[in-house]
Amino acid sequence: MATIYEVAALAGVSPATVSRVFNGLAVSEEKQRLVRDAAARLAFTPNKTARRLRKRSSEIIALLIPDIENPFYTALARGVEDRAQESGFSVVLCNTDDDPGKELRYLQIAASEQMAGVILSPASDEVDLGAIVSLGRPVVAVDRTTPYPVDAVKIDNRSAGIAATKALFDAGYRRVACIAGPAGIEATEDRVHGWRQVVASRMREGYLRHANFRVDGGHAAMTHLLALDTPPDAVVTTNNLMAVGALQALVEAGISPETFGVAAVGELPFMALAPASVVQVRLPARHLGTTAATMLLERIAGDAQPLRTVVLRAEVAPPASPREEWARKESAL
Amino acid sequence: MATIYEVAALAGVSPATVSRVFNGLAVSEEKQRLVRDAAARLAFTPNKTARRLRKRSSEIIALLIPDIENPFYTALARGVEDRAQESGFSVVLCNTDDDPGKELRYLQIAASEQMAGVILSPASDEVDLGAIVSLGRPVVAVDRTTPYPVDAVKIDNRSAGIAATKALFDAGYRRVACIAGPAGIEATEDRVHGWRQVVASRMREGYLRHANFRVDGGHAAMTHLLALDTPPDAVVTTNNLMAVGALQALVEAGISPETFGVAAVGELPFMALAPASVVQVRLPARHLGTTAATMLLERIAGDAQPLRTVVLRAEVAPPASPREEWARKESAL
DNA sequence: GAAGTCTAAGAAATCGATTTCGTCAAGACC
DNA sequence: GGTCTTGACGAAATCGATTTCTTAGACTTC
Repeated sequence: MATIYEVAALAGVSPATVSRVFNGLAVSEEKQRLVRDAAARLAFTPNKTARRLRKRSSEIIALLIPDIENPFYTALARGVEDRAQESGFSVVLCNTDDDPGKELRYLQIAASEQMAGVILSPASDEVDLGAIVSLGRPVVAVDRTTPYPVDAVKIDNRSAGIAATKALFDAGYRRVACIAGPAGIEATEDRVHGWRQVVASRMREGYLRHANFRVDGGHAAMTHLLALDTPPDAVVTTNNLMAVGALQALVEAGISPETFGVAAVGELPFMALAPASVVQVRLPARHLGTTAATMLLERIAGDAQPLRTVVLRAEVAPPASPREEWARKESAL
Repeated sequence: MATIYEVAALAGVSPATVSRVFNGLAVSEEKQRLVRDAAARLAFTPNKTARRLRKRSSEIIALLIPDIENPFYTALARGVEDRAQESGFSVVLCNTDDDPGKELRYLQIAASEQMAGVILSPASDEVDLGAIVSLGRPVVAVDRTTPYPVDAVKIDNRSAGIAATKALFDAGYRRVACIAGPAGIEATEDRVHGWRQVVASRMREGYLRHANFRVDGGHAAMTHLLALDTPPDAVVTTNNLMAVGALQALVEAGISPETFGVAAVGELPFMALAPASVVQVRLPARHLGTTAATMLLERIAGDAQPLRTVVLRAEVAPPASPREEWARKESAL
């Protein structure tokens, strides 16, 4: 790896001039040519570490998500990445596993690596963003919120919960249960509120279950619900993976998803394989990512407007036939 | 962010001593205490950028994968991350989209960010690893291989292809087609060889289709196959997502997956939703990741043994009932 | 033509760690 | 007691860019 000094020596100019050429500062045509020739001959690439040490910032943004194996978050990551690429930024994907310890460790790394900013979906309300924020690094919360004063992009979760539940009532189901994520996460609580609002007086004791956001959690919760004296005849899950688990449990219990209503807030992964009767409330995952990235990049560029919270509306989708489903996905590419 | 100098001043020692304390070098008990107290009081965190500039290397490894939305690769990423964490390394996930341009860009970033090493699944045989390799950075190829002299972890692809095809023959299907990934990628070619070997003389012209590794590719290929004068009665796909696409096409054509044989090299994502009759050859994705990470970390630590290629055997799985399927996943956690 | 204004470009400081080199004192050895 | 090790630790160099100063010309302006 050639350095700026070697280039300078070969070009017969000072290192400062080489730096200026590569940063687009005023340098005469003549010397620019000399420098570029020398750089090309030496296959010079500026050392980003040195640059970062001096500038005290890099062109890297950290993205902290709770579960890299959940398609919702990979789609979100996609969105962030696309937007970042456009501006010449790289994205470092960090998987927190919803573990506050891992989350904290990644936040420290982001700080000590002088990353330009952070986009995160907090593992809990207790995230300590103090260090990052006081360092002046911009932070954007996505999908979930935090008590810290940072920009946020979220989904209209209550409406999403209402929409999912209503769809089941409209289809004639009456004993509609709810499988929610862990208590204490605002996004899932809001969806539960939506469910509760629709279900209201009709709600039966014990029809609400908390699970762990993953397939096994949805499976266990559904199994419990089916074992009740008066089991529900339909269920709403507050995320995509728990719906998969619930469907598994139904299949195992010999219950056809056509007779038992299932609605999910979120899009079932690889939908083509799912029973067409499942109600899905589509969440704009990718869009969430691009929006968050756009906001973060604006802050990085120095935008100082007051804090913003953008709320994206979920699109209520009727059960689609695979054919339509496929066509929709195609056009989205 | 406090610096080593401020800590030194507060502790009444030289910056060198502070550095020594944090790197476990010989320092008297007395001064160690002074330094640690001062550091704690200032909430000192060493600046990794400065450290990296001096040491000319970091504790970060780059992982380049072709498709972050494919569960096979996220599972692989998981494996890499788990192993890296254990050794105090962080993983930067880079999504190449099978685009040589993006891949090259990420490789350059890895070099200029002085990352400790690279694990990649090359987008094509034309990857230019020259720069990284000549820099002395270790590289491990995973899932796919490259002509460069680097360590590799791959799957016994031909056997996997054979197993998938055989299972269909054993189930009584005779006109077994194959949907393969893009030509020129060794992993998929090998699986096709496996298919060809079993199918042999029985093979019909036109039963081999190349597609793009994604759901839409599998869908298009399957649609073409069904439109043939003598359509096949079963199909092998060389990856997981193309199988999903193929199943979509079957459903659309009104063909039940029970009557038309489907086998996939790879595990169908969120299997519980897939028809139980689909044959899957399980690929040890996560294991691939941990193995690659282990090899890379050994190289980073200075291991200079001759190049190694580890071949992992795929496990042939009979169509499983959802119940068994679920039990298996549970126990794997 | 003298004073004032720009501009290009080199010298040198700077970012914050690590590491080499020396120094000094304590203990080992003959 | 004098020489040799050995070990702790400070001074200063180093990593490779960016960013002040500075300075020397070129160009205005009255």
